[in-house]
Amino acid sequence: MGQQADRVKEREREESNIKEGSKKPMIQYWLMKTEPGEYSYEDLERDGWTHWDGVRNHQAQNNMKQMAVGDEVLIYHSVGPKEIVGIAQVSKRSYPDPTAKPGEKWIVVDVKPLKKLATPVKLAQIKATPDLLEIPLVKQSRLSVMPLEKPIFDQLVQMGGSH
DNA sequence: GCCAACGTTGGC
DNA sequence: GCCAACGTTGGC
Repeated sequence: MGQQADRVKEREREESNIKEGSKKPMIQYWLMKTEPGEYSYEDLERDGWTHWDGVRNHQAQNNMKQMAVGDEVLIYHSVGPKEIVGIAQVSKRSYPDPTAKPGEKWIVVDVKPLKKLATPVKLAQIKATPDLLEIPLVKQSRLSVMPLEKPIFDQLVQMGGSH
């Protein structure tokens, strides 16, 4: 199901890059969920970087495959207070997940912390904002890695008190 | 290749 | 904490 749709999306992105007339691909924007008990944004700040392992859903994996170095990623804590807590940046494009069992084809990307949000953006806040009701976090609540359009990303960052 | 059974996630 | 939704696995 997903592969053809992914190819279409990829082509659309390439075309939009050409339209922008930039040689470098545009920065893409994403959101990734984590359970803070497993790995929190604070852990990422402490470590300096990490490989984002353990993603075991094909749609989420496809999204990670499309990430490029420099892409910006909102980090969302999915248990405890459900909220976006910080911004990370992709520091290495996809490569095999070191935690995968032999024969499995899962991949990871590396991310590093960019900025902690001054005020975490709660899921309830997002759901109370009409502009944000269509984002995958709300519409496709089980997806753990998802793309965000730049205006949405910017709006969320602004809600978090960072610029 | 279909579908029942099962496991996991998230809404309420 | 229950259950619906979704995804995966395995039997046929």
